[in-house]
Amino acid sequence: MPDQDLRWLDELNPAQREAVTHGEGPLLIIAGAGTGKTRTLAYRVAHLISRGVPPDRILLLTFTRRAAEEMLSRAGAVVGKLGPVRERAWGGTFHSVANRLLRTYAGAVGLSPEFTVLDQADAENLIGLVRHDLGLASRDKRFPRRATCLGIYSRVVNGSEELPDVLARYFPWVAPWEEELRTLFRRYVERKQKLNVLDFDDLLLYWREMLAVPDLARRLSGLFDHILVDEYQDTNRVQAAILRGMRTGNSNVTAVGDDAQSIYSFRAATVRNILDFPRDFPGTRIVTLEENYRSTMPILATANALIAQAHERYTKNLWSRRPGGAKPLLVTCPDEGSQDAYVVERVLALYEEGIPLRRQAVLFRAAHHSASLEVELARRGIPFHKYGGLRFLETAHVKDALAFLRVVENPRDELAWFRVLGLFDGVGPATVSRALAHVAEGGYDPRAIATSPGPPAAREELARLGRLLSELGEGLPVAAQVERVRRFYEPYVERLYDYPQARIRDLESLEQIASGYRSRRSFLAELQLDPPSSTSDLAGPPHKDDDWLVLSTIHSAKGCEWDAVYVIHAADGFLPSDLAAGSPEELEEELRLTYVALTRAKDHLVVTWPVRYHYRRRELAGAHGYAQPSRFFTEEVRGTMDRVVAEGVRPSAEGAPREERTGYVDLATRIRARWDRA
DNA sequence: ACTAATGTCCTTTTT
DNA sequence: GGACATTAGT
Repeated sequence: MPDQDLRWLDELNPAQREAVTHGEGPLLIIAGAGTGKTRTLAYRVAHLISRGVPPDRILLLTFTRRAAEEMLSRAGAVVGKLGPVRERAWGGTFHSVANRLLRTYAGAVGLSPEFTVLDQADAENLIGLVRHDLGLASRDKRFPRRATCLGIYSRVVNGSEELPDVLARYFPWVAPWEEELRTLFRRYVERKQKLNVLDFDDLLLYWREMLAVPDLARRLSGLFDHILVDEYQDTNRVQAAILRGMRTGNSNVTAVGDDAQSIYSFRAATVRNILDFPRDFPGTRIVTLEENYRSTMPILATANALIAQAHERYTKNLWSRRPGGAKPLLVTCPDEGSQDAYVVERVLALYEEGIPLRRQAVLFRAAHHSASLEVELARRGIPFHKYGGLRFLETAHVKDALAFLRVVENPRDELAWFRVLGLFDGVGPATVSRALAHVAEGGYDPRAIATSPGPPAAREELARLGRLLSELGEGLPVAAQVERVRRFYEPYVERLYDYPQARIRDLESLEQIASGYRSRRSFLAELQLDPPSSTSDLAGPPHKDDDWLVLSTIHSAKGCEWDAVYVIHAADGFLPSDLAAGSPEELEEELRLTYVALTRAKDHLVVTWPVRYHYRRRELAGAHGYAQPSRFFTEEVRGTMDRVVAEGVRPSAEGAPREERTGYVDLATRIRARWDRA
């Protein structure tokens, strides 16, 4: 062993060292929150490389691409081969690795390598089209909406379950439609194949199916000497099957996870994967990391007290050598406005003490929970970046722009044609159908659109579109292609939207992003698979002086840590979400979600809840109700916290909500609302 | 053939 | 306040 290797090992505790230096064979690392999991994985990669494993024979599967990049660059820094490790090792999500493998092996499984990837919105639209074609939309009894249809489909696929079981268990109100759904799903699959598109679930499914072919399984499995999987508690059964299939040659697989942090069962993730790992991979060595390096002891005391309520639990309590620090605060706020004010004041106070904004984060259950706080931050001129919720790529104008590239890349992509042609006046579903048939007759040459039949008003536009698509097909750099699209599309943005300037700026950002990609194909696919998750990802390399407060859903905060964490809306109905309070299992997951939120904090933890909140639903607008604190903050948990009551905010005449000014409106509305509901 | 207006139901987390 | 179907209008 080289001397260097010994030196890094000194930086690890005994359990971490055992995991890092584990040799051949399966390894399961149970890593509690903040126990140095990232470091352990990164060092293990470094260790493998120092032992002579070529970087390109290591596969690191993570939850986000950013996580993979971070670990690989840390590994590179340790072994002093920064470039080679990051560029040569395979790293990314299951979905992005599937994409890469499928492009290469498409031929072997009868898939055409120029397939395009559908994101969730695309997939919903497509299943909606099929739903409509089957005449399921107009029935006296309401057929589930397209998002629900896709949800059911996805659950069946990812959970490897049977349709009747899925319906009975998760969608009981839809059970009468079983036969129609089965038909819908069959037609949806056929349609995807005809359009040469894969949805997210297909990426995993095709990968798994490839592994079911012995010869292919040997070839794929033979690509890697070691496979490491992070966040294993949040993988689903298809992913577990893939992992098994990828280890036919040897059993050098490392899985890392923490069942107390499993928060993706809505995506068919199952803790069974981590529990069954030793059975799936006989001879597994299990290493448990329990020493927390992140949080102060008072914060861990609160987190431990909270997770103690979990009925099923395998990991132990965390402990820390960081005894100092104040108890976490549980803050009762009169209403949402005072919650905003309280958080902003605390953030600024810590900022004054020297904690930059970016080392502080506000966490919440649902993306819209931060709406009023965002307004307050904007009003005060405090910069922030929000993670989770509606993303850049999901905005209509960006999807439109990408659709131009998609039709060139994959002229069978009906959804993309629909977006592009739908921009023209007088063009609807009927015209798109005919245009598509016309393009198909021309051997799927996208340029054929120029001569497609269409309403007279759109003739000239179709010809111009034909010229644009022809240019795009000429092998220009991707950024230049985006630029051509932007020039073509800008007039439509101005016509279609009220404030076109911001949207046009987004298109310029898109151009910027495109410059980082070698081909249109990789640009399109990777953008779908690893979308920029916040505005900061778009602005290019951040300036040194830039500082902003982080706003994030708890789900998107997974794996992150901050000096100060504020968990807002810790009221029943928000956390746990009342939509997830239906079954004990769902409730338990909400508890773990809360645990994840608390364990993100290093030095300061503040939990707030507003007593009074305003109804947002129209028929009740103006009325208010009273919240209860989150049921997870029991007496035992509160005992570990300092309790604070925040001051109310006197509403200024201008900024005050309507009902504050008019006093008794809420009562009248309530009385009306009672009858509205009947 | 397509669009605009109207009515009804649901409202989470993400690759 | 959005999604989605239906109906009336261009």
